[in-house]
Amino acid sequence: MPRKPAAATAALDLPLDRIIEGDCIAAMAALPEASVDLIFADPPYNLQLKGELHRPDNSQVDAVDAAWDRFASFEAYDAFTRAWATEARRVLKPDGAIWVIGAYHNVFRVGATLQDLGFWILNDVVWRKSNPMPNFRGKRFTNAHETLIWAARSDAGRPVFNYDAAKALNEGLQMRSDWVIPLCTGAERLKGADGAKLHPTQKPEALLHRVLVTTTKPGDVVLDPFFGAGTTGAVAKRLRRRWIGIEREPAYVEAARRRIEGVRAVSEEAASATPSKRAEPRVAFGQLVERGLLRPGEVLRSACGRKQARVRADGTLVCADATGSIHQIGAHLQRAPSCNGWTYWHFERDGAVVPIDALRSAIRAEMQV
Amino acid sequence: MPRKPAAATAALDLPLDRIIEGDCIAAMAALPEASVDLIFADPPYNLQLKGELHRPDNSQVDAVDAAWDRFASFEAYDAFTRAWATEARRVLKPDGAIWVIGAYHNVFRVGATLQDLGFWILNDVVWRKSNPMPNFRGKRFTNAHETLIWAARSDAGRPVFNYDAAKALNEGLQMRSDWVIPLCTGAERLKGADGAKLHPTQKPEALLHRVLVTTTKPGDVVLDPFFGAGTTGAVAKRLRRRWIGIEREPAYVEAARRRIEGVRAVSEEAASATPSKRAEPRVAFGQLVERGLLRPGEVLRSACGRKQARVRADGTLVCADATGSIHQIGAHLQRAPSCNGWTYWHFERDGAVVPIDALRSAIRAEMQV
DNA sequence: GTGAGTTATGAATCTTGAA
DNA sequence: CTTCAAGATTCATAACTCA
Repeated sequence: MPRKPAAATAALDLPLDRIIEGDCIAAMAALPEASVDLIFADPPYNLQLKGELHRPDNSQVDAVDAAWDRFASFEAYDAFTRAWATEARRVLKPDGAIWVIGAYHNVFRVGATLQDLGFWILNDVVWRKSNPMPNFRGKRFTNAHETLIWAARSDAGRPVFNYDAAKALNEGLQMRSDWVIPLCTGAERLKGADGAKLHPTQKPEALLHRVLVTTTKPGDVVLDPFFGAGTTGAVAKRLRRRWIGIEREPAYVEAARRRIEGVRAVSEEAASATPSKRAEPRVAFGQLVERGLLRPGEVLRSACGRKQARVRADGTLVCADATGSIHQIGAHLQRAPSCNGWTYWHFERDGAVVPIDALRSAIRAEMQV
Repeated sequence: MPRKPAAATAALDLPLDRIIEGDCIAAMAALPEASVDLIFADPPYNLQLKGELHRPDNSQVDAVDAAWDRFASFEAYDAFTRAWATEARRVLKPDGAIWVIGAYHNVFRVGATLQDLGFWILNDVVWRKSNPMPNFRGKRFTNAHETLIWAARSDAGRPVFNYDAAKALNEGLQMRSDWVIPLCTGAERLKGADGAKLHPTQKPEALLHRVLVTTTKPGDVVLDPFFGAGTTGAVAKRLRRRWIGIEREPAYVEAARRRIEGVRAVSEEAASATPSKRAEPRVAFGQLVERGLLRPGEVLRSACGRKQARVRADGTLVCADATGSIHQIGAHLQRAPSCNGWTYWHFERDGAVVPIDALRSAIRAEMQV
């Protein structure tokens, strides 16, 4: 891993767990390259609203009309996107990744720009709002979702994905690309002195929770170049990730700072993701033989019992016409391109047929102690 | 409606309810401009698959590897998209609309191109697959959705949207932008002579059903430039829409033709949309007075009873400080920008409080006879 | 305190026809 | 073209009022 030292040095210069007040492009340009693990970006959507909208009860909809959401043209918006995404890519570590959230107004342009810059899209994830605002005039479908793009810095990168944690969050089923999460309302929604919402587009913490639990590790550096009300920082602190926020509006900076001060981090144990199987210590099949858990010469069988091979002292298997690893021989006998030998092969003890993976688990349990 | 005659003339030249075998760009170029009501496009996704993928049981995933899905670069894909979408826009009527379906590999580029060409996005709709293929490698979230873009030919267009039909399809609630529909499997999936699926990306009829019921009227012309297995034609025929398919592969053309021959159209009544309130004949408030359903001088009240006004012989209302239509006086008394007087005002008969809209309904019922 | 009823509100590209 | 006016249109949730 030739990158470790560089990253470690860079980390010294990082303004961790702080909000940088200023323009995100300039602020990112001042950060060292290859220093950040994950970026979460919630850029302006460029909504292009015309006129006012009233509900059927004649109350007025409080729309997004901030200056920061207005762009002169698609070209201007694209140029802005290219500029910030280029800097974002520069500060990402090689195995880093980015999340960008958007709606149909902007997300297609953002996605295409990310691809053009060399980002490699891993998933688009749909945030399905359980309580969206209806379409009051009945002219379209209720706009009930927003889209997140999850992309690696490049197609060569290997970004963090806590598969088992994601599965656990989804009650034991693989997590899908559509997430049902309510809007940010009630006590979670930051209010100004006048009691009105402080920020027009504050994101729910549940969304960031899912992003950070599934695609970062504790201690990872998470950068949010459009920090706004600071949801990314609040959730990162709670989950024991390091964070950097960039925000232009002093009012948002101040509110986010106070908000994050009030957040307490969970315990280290709670912050650690469900351990991934891949991250568990490797065990060589030969260790089972070395430790006497399997005898050289012992016969292993497939689950159905139709295929068999014999264990050799060096931890290889031998069958009628080949010799090799548990994986190779399993694949060979099935005429399959590959095979997980740990789950394919079984042995017999006291009349019961047991997968050899049970022995690997036993060794790992010992290693934990 | 100055466009009617032109469209009617053009329709004479249209190859309706037929499949054109050939390249979609050339074929669309041969169609008259402003002649089509709706386009449904399922272009190649440019999947960029590398190598083979196997399930945990070692069976091979039958991936999309057709030549028509391969492009040399994003630039080549964009040029292709621009070419077909430009022709598509030309053949659309001014109030026409387009649906395009895609996945994260291509949909961002397609959406941005549509916007660049002047299409006006109305919604992005998420097709949530109830039975997606899992992610076998456990490296990403299960890719459980595809995205459809619904766009008007321009921001000045007024595309068909059968709001009430959509609401009815969704059990009386506004239809949202996320649709749960299963993959096309089982008997619906066309099979080749070898029993294998005929087309790698055949779309479910339920998807087209929803698209056509909500955004076309019976008799509308629906064009599908990437006809494939002909789902658009099959559903259009069933729902009594006219259709045009364009497809390059002779095998698909032949299969789609046979498939559509076997489809029977539903009855005219079944094909008609839930009637919209906007489409009902206009009734002037004055007619209620003329017919003696309300007496000049009679008092009307708001539902809560707090506001009131008096009916005049000419069909206007008068309150303490203003005179005007039922809508104007309702808005005035509420200090609201507008008001639907038909539902706001109530009168009393035999002790019951009745909205004046009940009288309008009675008149409309008479007009039917 | 409790429950029923009322009001407020959320990233919104949100009308149509006649004159 | 523009202007004017008719009139069609909302779901989930939280907070508040009041009996």
